[in-house]
Amino acid sequence: MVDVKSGANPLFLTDEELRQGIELLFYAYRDFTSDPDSILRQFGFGRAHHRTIHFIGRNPGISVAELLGILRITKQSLSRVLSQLIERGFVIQRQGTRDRRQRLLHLTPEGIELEERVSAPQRARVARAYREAGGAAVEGYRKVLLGLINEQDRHGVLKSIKDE
Amino acid sequence: MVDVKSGANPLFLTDEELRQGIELLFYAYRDFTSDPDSILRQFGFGRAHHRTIHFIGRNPGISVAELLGILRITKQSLSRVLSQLIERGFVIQRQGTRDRRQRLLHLTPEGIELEERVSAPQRARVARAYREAGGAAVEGYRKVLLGLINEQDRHGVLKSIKDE
DNA sequence: GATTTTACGTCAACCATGTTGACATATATC
DNA sequence: GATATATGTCAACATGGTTGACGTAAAATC
Repeated sequence: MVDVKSGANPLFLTDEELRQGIELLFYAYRDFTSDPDSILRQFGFGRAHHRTIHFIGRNPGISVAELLGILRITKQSLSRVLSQLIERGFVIQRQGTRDRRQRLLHLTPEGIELEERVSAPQRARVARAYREAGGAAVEGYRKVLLGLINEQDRHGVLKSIKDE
Repeated sequence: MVDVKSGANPLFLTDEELRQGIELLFYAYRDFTSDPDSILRQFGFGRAHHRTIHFIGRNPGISVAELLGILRITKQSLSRVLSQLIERGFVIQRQGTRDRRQRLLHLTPEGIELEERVSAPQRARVARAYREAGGAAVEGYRKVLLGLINEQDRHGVLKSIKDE
């Protein structure tokens, strides 16, 4: 069905190998997303809240539109979790100075602390896997995952703090 | 916050690197899971149906309990999609011979065809990423993802057809 | 052989998180 | 001044998860 011997690299890819690559991603994502669940529940939050504070924390001052673009959800869906996070003091909005229609999002000190607590087991999982696999493997991990991402989004993943 | 210079491998892991590793997984999963959506919609199915036929296809004769263990969902949740897949002729159940309480799951020829159609863009995405990254990177990708998976599940990911 | 456990199914209520569509407001841009 | 953009909100609905209760058939145990 899938016959990929062509391409720049003479890599022989069987259907079995491709499906295994798919499954690895499924299992890793399954386990790594479940890590923060117990902590989130203590706050009455879910995974959507986690994703939101993660990306606000990584991109302080991100606009609502940019955040929607990363999460690939609608504003109505984001609104639910974002308004809760704002109401409970984990996120603040500041009116944009260059464009005052924008609501630029920031974590409060409490938001930063929450994000750190919630992501701690995830970071520990990644750290362990990285250490066990070694530097060369980590490089390959990054390279392949980056190649799996839609091309137009790749550059955005690599730069972390942006002021655009 | 995270200071990991210890361990067997002298890998210097910054918080930034760990968070980037987390984001790579998020983005890759986001894009790769969206590939089959348009085809699934033509059948009135969703991602849950896809996961179900994927794992039945990869493990012909899998029991309901085993499938639940892989998907990490409840039988009530599986029941919804599984009964639809059975009713519409993509999956069949056979009573177990060794244990006649079991319902062993198989894809029908139609189910196999559906799974192939639905997974085609995903396999193409993985094949392209693998080819572009090269064999050494693919090895690292596998190694790190395997390390991210809960230890007790790792061996199950590697063996594909099981007769247990 | 009777009892208990296991594998599976089903009903019902509910929850988290996504969607579409319509409409409102403030601000920027033409 | 007219139009476009960034954001917010209301409402209805879809998908796919949960818990809890209960039923049946078959296996396992006493």
